[in-house]
Order: sequence, then structure tokens, then C-alpha cells
Amino acid sequence: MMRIATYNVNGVNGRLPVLLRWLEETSPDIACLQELKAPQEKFPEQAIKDAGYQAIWHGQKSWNGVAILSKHEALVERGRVLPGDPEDLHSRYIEASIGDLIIGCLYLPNGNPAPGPKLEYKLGWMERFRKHAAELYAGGKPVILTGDFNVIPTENDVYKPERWVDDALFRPEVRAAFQKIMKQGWTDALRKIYPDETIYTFWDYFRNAYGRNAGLRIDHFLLSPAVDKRLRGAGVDRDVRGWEKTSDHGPVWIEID
DNA sequence: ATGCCGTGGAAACCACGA
Repeated sequence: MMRIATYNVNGVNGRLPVLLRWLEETSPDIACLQELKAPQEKFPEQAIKDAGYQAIWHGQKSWNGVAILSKHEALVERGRVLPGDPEDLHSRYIEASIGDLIIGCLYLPNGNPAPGPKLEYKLGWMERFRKHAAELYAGGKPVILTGDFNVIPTENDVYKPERWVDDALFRPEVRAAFQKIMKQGWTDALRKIYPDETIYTFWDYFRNAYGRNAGLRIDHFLLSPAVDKRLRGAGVDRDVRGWEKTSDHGPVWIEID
């Protein structure tokens, strides 16, 4: 059995004690991180290494930033940009081969305020991602696309859907773009394991959102058929969201054979 | 109904996040 996790850390250096504690306590074999908020040279490489993980990452000053960590198996980078737009300089995608798996780690644009240029950027990014996902899917290999999608897929994935209809995370065109990707044949791992449950991965810092369980499900695992048939479990490390100096996201994980 | 909180970078405020 193998555990693969995704975690939007909201600042990898500010979050380092929480990140290291989580790695120690849950010991994922592979961890995908988003929102490093650190330039390439400020990634805490040594601390991650001392925790037992090799890593590849794509940093950026102040914002964005993605990383893939592996505890046991060698990491072979396949790319660190989402294809399709040489002018897009945001560090929002990194991809690796680990054993027989292809892992894509993504931090999809937020899109707010919407409507506006940020929503257009998000929709353009999703279209590029759809094309890349289609190529990976067609390859037939075991592929996992995971990270912070900044998409609330359905009204069952948000505490008060009516308040989010105009938001870039839940607007009809954004949900439609997500569904268009899913229709390629990907499995939403968390929904497969928990078909009807209320399950969130993000809670705002304010208004006691975590205490009230006023959350969103926006961090996802998309599995190709070759991984789907190996899926044995999934969950959210919900307690981590309650730790001191924690991220506004909780880590999400799957287990596969 | 709302960045009310949090992070990083630069400059004692601002951009950004969801």
C-alpha cells in the first residue's frame, strides 16, 4: 500500500514546522505541495531532506510555487510548466515519474475577482490543462493529477452554495470546465470513496470557519483508470487544519495498491 | 455581505488569497 497526499501549505517556510510534523505523523510516500510562496533558492531543501524526502520544486517570488516530495522511490521530473502558453510565468504545475506512476501537481488559478481578467486567465489555464490531461489519459499509464484546483465541483462541496454562485470557484462556466476534464474519464477519488458525505479540504481563517465546518472541497485527486482500479482509500487530515500556525487547507490523501 | 486572517515583500503599507 502506498499513500499519496496533496497539501496547499500557504507558505512553505512560514509553514515549515507544521509541514514537518505532518510528514512525520502521516508519513506519505509521495506529497504534492502548493503555494510555496518562496523563490526557487528559498525552498527548505535540507529540512525536507532531513525529514526523509527527496524533492523537486518550481518556486516563485511571493506567490504560487509547487513541489513533489518522494520518500522511497526516485523522482524523475517530466516538466515544470503547463504546456500551451510560453508567456505564462506562474509556477503552478510540476510533473514527475515516480516508479510506474505519473504525478501531476497543480495549483490552478483562483480567478477572483470575477468576472474579469483573472477569471479569463483561470479558464484559459483550465483549457490548457484539459488538453494536457487528455494526452496523459490517452497514454494509458497510471496517472494522478492532484493539487489545489480552486474548483468547487458541486453544491455538495460547499457549506452554503447560494453564497458562492458568482464566485470564480463555483461559477457555472468554471464548473463546466472542470466537468469537461472529468468527462475524459478521470475518477474523483474522494467522491468515489465518500459518495454522499460532506467532505471539505479548505476552511477560511476567519469567522471561525473551521469550528463551524464552513468549508469547501477544492483540493482533488484525479485518477486515470490504471490508478482507479488500485484505489483502496482516501481522506482529509482534518485535524491538521486545527493546529497552531496552520494552512487554511487541510492535507488530502489517497491509498493505492 | 464582508478578506473579518494570514503570508510575503517591501517599506511601516500593499498584493494576494478563496
